[in-house]
Amino acid sequence: VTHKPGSIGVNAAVVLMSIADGRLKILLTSVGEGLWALPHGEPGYGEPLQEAAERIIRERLGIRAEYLEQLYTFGNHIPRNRQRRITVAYYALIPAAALRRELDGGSEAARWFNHDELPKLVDGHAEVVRVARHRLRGKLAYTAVGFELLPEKFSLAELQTIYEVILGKTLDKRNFRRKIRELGIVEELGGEFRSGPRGRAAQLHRFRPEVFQQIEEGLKGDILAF
Amino acid sequence: VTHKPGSIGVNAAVVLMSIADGRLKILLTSVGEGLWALPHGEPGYGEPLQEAAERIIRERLGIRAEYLEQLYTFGNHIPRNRQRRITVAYYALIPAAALRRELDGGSEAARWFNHDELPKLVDGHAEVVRVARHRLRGKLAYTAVGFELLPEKFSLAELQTIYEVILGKTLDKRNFRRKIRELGIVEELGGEFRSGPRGRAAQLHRFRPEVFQQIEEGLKGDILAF
DNA sequence: TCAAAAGTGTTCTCGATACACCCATGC
DNA sequence: GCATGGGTGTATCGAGAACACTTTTGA
Repeated sequence: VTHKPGSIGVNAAVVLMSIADGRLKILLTSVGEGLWALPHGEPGYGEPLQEAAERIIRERLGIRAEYLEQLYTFGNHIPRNRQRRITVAYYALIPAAALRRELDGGSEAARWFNHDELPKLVDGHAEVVRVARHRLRGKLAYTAVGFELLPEKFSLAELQTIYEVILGKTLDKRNFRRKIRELGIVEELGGEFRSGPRGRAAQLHRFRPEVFQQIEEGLKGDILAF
Repeated sequence: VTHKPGSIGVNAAVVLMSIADGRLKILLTSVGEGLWALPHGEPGYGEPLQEAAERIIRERLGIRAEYLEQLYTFGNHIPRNRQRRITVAYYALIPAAALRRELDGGSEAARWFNHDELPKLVDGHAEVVRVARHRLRGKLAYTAVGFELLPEKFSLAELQTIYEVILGKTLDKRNFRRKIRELGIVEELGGEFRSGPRGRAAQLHRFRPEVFQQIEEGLKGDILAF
């Protein structure tokens, strides 16, 4: 059998995720009629896929995502108009601070939704979100993705919230802190504190990528499993 | 800025992996001049990507791969001829038994290579193989991929070899067997043994997908970590 | 009878879990 | 002074790692 080669329309879509107010948030753009979609677009001529994803993020948020990774390529559905098209999906993690700024919507409106309160999405995008969420949870135990959702300086309580939201369960404060401390992947910023509206001021910390790398290279598997 | 949408050439490539003689094997096709490539091809018009991958496997081996999964989409290199092209890579696991048969080479020659003795590969394919190997190792601990490399009936020693080859280290026989036994994901085939050329005959076993699924649904993480 | 592979339990150590109170701060 | 969130230590349990000999089989 021979097969007609034929070119195919390629589309890049990005699942932008953040955690704020103890909830997992996902950015969607309105496509009218109460229907929403993941930020997406066509790669320009000669533009590498990953750069197209970066551009889509920049166009929406005006910032660069620190963490951007390919998720999956969806190519098994044939849309109504009979044209072939595949979607290469990426996911990116955005610190909550960046989410406070004004959204640079361009012509279309964009909004952050709680991941468990998503509106109706265009065909296939709900699946993409599901896969992204699953991947995020999976990566939490053996990579440092959790830190990508935090600003450079953070409290241990904030870090713990990240883990709790992604894992969907509460963790014991003392056990959590002991493990983080013993791993040594976090460093106290001597004298730097953040005081919220209430309660005692929190010691600020910094992530230590060097230490994390060392541990990771020991191929220990799921350090950071809770 | 506006970007010209433009269609893109899409290519499917498959990393076919197997374990035999205590070595990890990878199938390559000759493209002449001492240069080799992963089995690959264009999806036909309207053919879903995964089906294209299945077809490529069928054309090479004359069999259907039990385990086939998407690996990654490579779209960041622009080949010499300046034409845009992306490669959607899949990986598949093949039991050693299937590898004993004659290879159905078609017009091009195909050969199984030891993964640590690969010949020169066409641009980008070495990277694909690296990613596939990494993914296989990662999946070993929290899925049942190991069993995809075995025939339906197997000895515990054979199963252990699969784990040792993928992990690249030797395991303690007693610890390995205890863990497998306690998980209950394997069943003795009463009275069925396989006797090799030397030594005591081995009790044959069968994988129990039902039990594995139950354990997996408990979201325990890395059951099967060694 | 010998070489080769299959099979079998116990001990120790370390990491995961469970659990409750005092401290600093803003109002 | 009180409500709110930050910070701390110990005891128990279970899973992982280390470790050596007996049994069966074919030649």
